[in-house]
Amino acid sequence: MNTSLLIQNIENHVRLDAAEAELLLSLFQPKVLKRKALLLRQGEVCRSESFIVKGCVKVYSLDENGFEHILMFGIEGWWVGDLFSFLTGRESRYHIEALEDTELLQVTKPDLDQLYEQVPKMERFFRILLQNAFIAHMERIDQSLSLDAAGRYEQFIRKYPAFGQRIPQKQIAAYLGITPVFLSMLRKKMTKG
Amino acid sequence: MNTSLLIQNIENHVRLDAAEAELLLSLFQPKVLKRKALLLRQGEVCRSESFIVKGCVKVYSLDENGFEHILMFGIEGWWVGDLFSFLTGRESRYHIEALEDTELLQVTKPDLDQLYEQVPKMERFFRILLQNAFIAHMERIDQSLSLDAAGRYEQFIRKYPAFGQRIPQKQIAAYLGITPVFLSMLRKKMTKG
DNA sequence: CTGATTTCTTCAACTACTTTAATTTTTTCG
DNA sequence: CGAAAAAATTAAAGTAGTTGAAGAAATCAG
Repeated sequence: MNTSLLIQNIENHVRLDAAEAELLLSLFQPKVLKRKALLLRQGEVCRSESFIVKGCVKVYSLDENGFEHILMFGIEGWWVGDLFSFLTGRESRYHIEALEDTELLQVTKPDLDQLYEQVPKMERFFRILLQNAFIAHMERIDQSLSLDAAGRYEQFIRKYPAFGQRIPQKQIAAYLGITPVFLSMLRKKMTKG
Repeated sequence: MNTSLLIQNIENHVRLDAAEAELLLSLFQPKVLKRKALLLRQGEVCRSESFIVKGCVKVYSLDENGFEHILMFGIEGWWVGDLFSFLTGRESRYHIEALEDTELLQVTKPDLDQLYEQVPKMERFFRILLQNAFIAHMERIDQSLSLDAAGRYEQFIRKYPAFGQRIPQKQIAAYLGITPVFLSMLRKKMTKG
């Protein structure tokens, strides 16, 4: 598995020497998921945080009518997991599923704690990760209050152009909080206008 | 100003001895806000995190049409601020305004950093605070995707019963993402049903 | 490659929510 | 307290988004 993407990703925020990088990689386990396989199930505890080396996943909840509501997508170079469940050890409310065949590098909580001990600057890295997730969620709440469906779709495409190509519209609709039918209508209007 | 509420709040998560409590209080500055006064303005950097001793505030954005979208409320015993701006030193996207005459205890970033040095377990406390905020936001996104306006209102009242009594309906509507007119209709239906 | 499955599109009828505007009720603050 | 301002209610007309159903297009798995 291509581990250099993980190192690169971390080095966007903190610098690692060769020994640190080696130790770090020794604490991450590769994992492969077939399309449609589950990485996490509602009610389980999320034992690892996963770095996506290749592929694509969705984090979602299921309501009582069986409808999916997508909280986030992840592709190469993103981190995925239920941070809440991972940090507190409590049951997750969410499912995580591969949308494509996916390769991950996973770190468990004990191994991450060991990493913090031996490479303290990694605390900084994960703090930044948490901050960024927090900010992204705050923006999303703001947008869900400020924008109509067309505006939210436009922002989504602008912010994540790669996703538009790659993720089925049905899933994008479940992220935006609208029906696939309505998204199809919006897209038609946009190409016309 | 009543500082014991702050100590109590912190002791819900970490235990402080007398000396630590004293040091801690020495780093917090009291601040009083008249109703309608601003604690933070969009475009400013959020220099302090504030603990609410008494009163009530709202955190909101203004869209291009001048409509308010409320991201959170805070009352006695809550922390308020723009954590993103506070942590990164970048401009805030939000306004914070007092809904009632309000008393705060504020800590600046340098003073908080000093506190971390001298009372390391305070890092734990603020990490828990960040985690809780993160979880709350995640749940809110999930609800905005899963529930209609009636469901969101019901959940809001269940989760924050105190707010229902205290905060004008207009503001609650701006939090739920609906118009005050529609909220009024929902309430009428609920008392009937 | 092929049949089976999933996804996308289109349409028409429907519902949740908004807008505007007028009236009443509550709150504010001098 | 009392005048003025802000908030809440009601009703009617309008719009954004849903639902269900059916066919076309794309994708998947053997």
